[in-house]
Amino acid sequence: MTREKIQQIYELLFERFGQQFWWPGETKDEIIVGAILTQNTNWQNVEKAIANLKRTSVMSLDKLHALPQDELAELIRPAGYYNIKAKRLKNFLNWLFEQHNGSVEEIMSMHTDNLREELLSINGIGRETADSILLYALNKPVFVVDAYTYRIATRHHLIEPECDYEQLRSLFEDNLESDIKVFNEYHALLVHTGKEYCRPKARCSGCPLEMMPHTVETEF
DNA sequence: GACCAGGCACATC
DNA sequence: GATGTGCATGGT
Repeated sequence: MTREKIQQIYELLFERFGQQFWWPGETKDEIIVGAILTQNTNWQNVEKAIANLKRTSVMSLDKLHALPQDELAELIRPAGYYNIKAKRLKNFLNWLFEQHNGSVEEIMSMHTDNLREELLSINGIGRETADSILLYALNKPVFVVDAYTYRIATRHHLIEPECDYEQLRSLFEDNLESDIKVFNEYHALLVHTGKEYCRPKARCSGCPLEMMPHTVETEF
């Protein structure tokens, strides 16, 4: 039952909105940086920050690793929380360069579960950030959960409101084929739908999922 | 001016 | 273990 719903939602959303072409970044380096910068932040603000990094020719993990933290903070200022995010980027870069020779290729060759554990051990890299990096930058079959995933899943009674991140991740991973293309597209479609139709305390009128059983009572 | 946005860590009880 | 709070910019 749940399995059918999960797949039906995907079909409805893809039929309506089509391919989303995620992640909106040109390189693995840029996707990783974007994943950290977008924490609790509008993507438009992240784009301004990334534009600053490109303008000053430091949009690569090598260059960012060499850049002083205070200079980095100033460049990413438009993304908000710029001091803490500069620190978090540095934490990631220090791990990558000190533990893995600064090589994205090297970490890509690790087993997914081990890599995920290492990412989560970095201060400032939580579940969503780790999973975004794993799926969108490193092409690992991990379903990314975010605030939109929670809101849509609970409004449509796919899971109870008290669920945690891992339960929500299992809900999708266990009911879909383990395919990075599907995981990529599904998460992107949920974000698009969430932005357009599933806002806090707002009716869902016009949403392709409107015909499915749901309520707007549940919230964070 | 209030509210929201593709989280996370840490303090406190 | 649950709950509250700081971090900050920019759009609606």
